[in-house]
Amino acid sequence: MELLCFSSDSLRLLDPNSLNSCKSLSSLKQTHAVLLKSPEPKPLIPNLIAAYGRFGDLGSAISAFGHYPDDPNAFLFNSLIQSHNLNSLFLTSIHLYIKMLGSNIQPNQYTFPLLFKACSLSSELSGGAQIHGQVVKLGYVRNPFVAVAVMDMYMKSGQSFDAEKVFDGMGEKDGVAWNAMVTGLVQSGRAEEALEVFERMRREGVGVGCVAVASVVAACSQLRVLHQGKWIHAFVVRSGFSADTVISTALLDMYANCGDLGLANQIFGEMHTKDLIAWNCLVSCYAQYGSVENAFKLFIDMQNSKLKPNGSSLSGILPAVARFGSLHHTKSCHCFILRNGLESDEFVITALMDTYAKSGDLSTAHNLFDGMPKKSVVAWSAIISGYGTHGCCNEALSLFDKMLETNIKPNHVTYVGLLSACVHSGFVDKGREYFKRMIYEHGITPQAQHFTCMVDLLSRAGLFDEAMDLINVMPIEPPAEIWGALLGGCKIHQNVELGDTSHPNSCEIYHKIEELLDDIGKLGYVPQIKAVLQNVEEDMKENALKGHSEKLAMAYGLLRTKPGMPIRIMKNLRSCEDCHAFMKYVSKITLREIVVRDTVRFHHIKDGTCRCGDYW
DNA sequence: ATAGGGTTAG
Repeated sequence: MELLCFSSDSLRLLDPNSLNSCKSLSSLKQTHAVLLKSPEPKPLIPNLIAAYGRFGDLGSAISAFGHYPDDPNAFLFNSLIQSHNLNSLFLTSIHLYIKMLGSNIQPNQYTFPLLFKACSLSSELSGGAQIHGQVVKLGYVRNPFVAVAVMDMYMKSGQSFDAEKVFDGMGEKDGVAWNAMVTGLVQSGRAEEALEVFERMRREGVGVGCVAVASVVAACSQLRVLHQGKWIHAFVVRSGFSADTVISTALLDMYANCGDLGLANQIFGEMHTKDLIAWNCLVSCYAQYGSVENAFKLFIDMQNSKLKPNGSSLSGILPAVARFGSLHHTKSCHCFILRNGLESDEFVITALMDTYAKSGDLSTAHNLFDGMPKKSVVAWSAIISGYGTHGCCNEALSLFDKMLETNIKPNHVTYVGLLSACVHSGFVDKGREYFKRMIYEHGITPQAQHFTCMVDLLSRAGLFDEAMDLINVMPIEPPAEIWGALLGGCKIHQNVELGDTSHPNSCEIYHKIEELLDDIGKLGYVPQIKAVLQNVEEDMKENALKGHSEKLAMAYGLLRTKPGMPIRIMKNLRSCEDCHAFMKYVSKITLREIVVRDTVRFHHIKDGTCRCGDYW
């Protein structure tokens, strides 16, 4: 009976599937034990090594590899490299390759795709190029698997033009090669060219796979070309891809990015399986383009449908929290992140940091930034713009220098942060200088936001001719905001609000305001009536000023918080001069630190002065 | 026997 069992096991083991299909590490170890008793275990050792790799047990993989010290071969090395790749130990994979060459074992066509993956995922770009050279010398570029792997490595490392050369040099291009090309172009930001390659594929009758279709939809999303996106949507329906979850998700993202949240929502509603990615995508669409309330609601609906938020869910919802601007909500998200072990996700921490800065807590933002092991250009841009909006232009500029020292290349977002920092502090010369550096040193074409910053900066400084000259040379249609910036520079304040008495504590609040006005009047505060529009009756002006929302909020804050606590106020319009002066006096007499967020920046007011230096 | 392409998020 015993013997019968044994012989049937060893028969089964002739098939590598018995190793590949093990469902758990313990069943793999059992199979391993059986394998060792079989008469010819050796041919299956590579499969065993790879299987250990899949379960993350590198120790067992290595010891299985060491079982045949006299006779290593390429297959054995390939499996060991693969198991290191599977565990993200890419540098070890590359070292194993060097060891392989040192043991005089010729790599084969299976070795190279593994190595290119290791190089691209570990950013060992020079190593990748070297191995590419060896591949050419050995003639393996003619193998389509190897060629696509080289191509993919160049695409993923931002060298899309080198990838293109490899693609053009391929004799026979199969579907995977074409699809990899389209996908790579989209990921390299060459969306127009991706759409051209897609057209060529259709003309030449290359089967367009679902992967490439998803990528061209993403290309339309990047380019925000609704018309072409709709055409490809029709193609999706015609080609029978409508039920594909990945393509549907790409379509919903495309419609959202093109500004059609209705169609995005419709696609989502029609999806058969709504996976976490689809939910995340919809949440982030609403967080960016829709109402903050809807984004929060969707985030809760997602959890009600039994899906557990992951890192992407958090980086999707955080922009909504940032728009909302409440420090309380930001802290809740932070707790959620810690409770769910998402604090090592680089994207999550970047989004959280940005949200802290936008909720007024710059020091927590900076601590998070300092703690990041890898600081991407997005992280740098976020902290720079954080310092800018908090009125610390010098810090923003010196962070930019540090960023360049660490060899991170700025992008157009970084420059929006820098230029707006200059705007908030009135650094006209610096602004002009950085605008030039953006174009000539970093080769970035200025976009609407950059022009708007410059016009804002110049007109606030009274340089209206220079501002108009800039508007006249703009190669793009001036956006509406640019005229706002120009007018804003004229210091025409139009933020009159009615005195609002709907609050249940309104009597108490107005009483507090009167009390404060009384106290600060003794210190020299005079209501700045010119801050009110001209068509208001003289005697009404002073009353109108009392009802400005930040004064109401200030009084409420004083009534409801403990002495000495900082008061944070958010405002949906720009602060007026009178309120600003009021805040400065109040900070002095109450010994409070006051942080006011208006539409464009933060005011940090303490002991009678504001960090903005009265320039905003 | 082992190897190549995918959607979202700052």
